[in-house]
Amino acid sequence: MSEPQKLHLPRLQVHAAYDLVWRELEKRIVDGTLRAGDRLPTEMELAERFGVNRSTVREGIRRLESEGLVRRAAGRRLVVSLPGRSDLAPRTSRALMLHQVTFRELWQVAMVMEPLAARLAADAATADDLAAMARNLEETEQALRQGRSPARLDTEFQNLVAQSAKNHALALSREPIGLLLYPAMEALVPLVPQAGPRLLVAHTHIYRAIRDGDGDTAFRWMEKHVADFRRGYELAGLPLDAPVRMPKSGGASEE
Amino acid sequence: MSEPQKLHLPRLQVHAAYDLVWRELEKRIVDGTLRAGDRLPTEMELAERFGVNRSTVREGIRRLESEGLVRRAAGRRLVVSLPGRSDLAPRTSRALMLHQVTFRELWQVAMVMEPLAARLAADAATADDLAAMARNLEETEQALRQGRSPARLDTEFQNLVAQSAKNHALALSREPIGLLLYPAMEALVPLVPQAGPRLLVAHTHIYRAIRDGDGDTAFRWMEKHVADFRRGYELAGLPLDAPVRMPKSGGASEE
DNA sequence: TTTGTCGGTTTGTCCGACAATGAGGTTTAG
DNA sequence: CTAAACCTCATTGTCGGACAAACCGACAAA
Repeated sequence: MSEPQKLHLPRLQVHAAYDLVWRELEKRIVDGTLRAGDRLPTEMELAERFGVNRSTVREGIRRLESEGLVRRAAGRRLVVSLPGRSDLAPRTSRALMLHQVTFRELWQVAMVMEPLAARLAADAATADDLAAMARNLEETEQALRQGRSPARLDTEFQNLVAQSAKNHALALSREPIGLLLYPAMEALVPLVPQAGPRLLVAHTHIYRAIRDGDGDTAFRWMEKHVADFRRGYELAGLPLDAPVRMPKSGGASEE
Repeated sequence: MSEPQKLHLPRLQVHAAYDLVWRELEKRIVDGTLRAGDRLPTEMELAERFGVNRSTVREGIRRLESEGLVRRAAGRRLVVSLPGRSDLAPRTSRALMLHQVTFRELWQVAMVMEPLAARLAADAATADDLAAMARNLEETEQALRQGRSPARLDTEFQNLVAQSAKNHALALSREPIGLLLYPAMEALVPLVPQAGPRLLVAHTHIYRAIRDGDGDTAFRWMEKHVADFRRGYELAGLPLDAPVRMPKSGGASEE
């Protein structure tokens, strides 16, 4: 008697009503039926339309909120929204942290992304972008003169470069990494005295290359800068392969 | 009488009780008090502990669900979980699509990320990784011989390389982009007959370089491969700067 | 060992009530 | 005429309670 053939059945997916509400609304938002800025129909309208209780609708809506597909602008009425970096980047950072991502892992990715950002910025930066970078340079110089940490300004400069690159995919991919690298910069700067002046030099070259539309130079200087960052981390005796910690809130976040 | 000084007060952030439930539970999960795999306390327990109604607890829990911080393993009881790629990557893809990301934007980032993945894979790939890649090569060869599209296999190969890189940050950053590039490959392959054989050649070289621990060669071949992808796209007369569309579900997703 | 049954617990859904909040319209005062 | 004050009503937030459905674990029977 041979063994009976194993019958592999997928687990039955029975969806709660609140999940069905969520999915239906999600679909309407994604397919454009409900557009960004539109008010979501009222809970009672949705309850009637879906043939469920208002509580069930509310539960479905709560799921949409966490996805950034609805949000409150002013007042209490929810409006449809498009999830963006502010929804996704902190979540991604947090997921990386929970999975114990290391400085080395983050740095490896930054080492290819930041130079790309610099190169793209050389082609795409607007006058406003350049002005913001110039301002950041001034502030960095001032912070250094006054013996203050340039860590926040460094992160801000990187963010400004990335914004100037005008590439959605890049912006979304790099921001979580930037968020997680900020505490590293903060930790390193007091331990490595030459870090501050070196970063100002690098920023200045990067800024000038971007201003002049010189993508190659911007790329090269950004590469040097990110490589320096790692060297500084090592010089500071900080652990490349230990899990990074989450930035304290308000630290490096944009917006 | 001079005008009274304008008093700029930030808008008061009054959080609904369900938001407070959500935040508190989120905090407990992030700080490790509630650990992955643990059952979430029952709704009634939480209601008692937080001093709110059970409905309010449920609404807070719904927010956690969308974040992947709780999920259902088997049965109805929720367990604590760590959000991973399967939570974040489709969301990120979708956000990019909603923001009308273009092939060019995606390709620019892939052009730096995929070669990085290949280089890292050359150091980090396990025997299982290599076996999976080898299997994919065989299947690709077969698909080409039978006149079938290798698009899915191409995406799978890229995914295998990225997994072999053993870098959390890279995995999370690149997957959304891979998801969105899959329809491009699918569209291109029937229009450019040499695309199939060329990708098999590239994959073979990449695979061998990774197997032999030759990071530079892996990097270079992956660069060529991704550059080829764009050339193919252009040859096919597909629009670099039009927004990409979402892959049909089941297409390119892992897991 | 496997299947069936039972009891208890938990989750899902519904209903209804009331308070708080915000938006829009109207009235009043300068 | 305009801005501020006031009012009304609709909507959201929260609560309590009820009941059905689903699940789990324990135990007995085959």
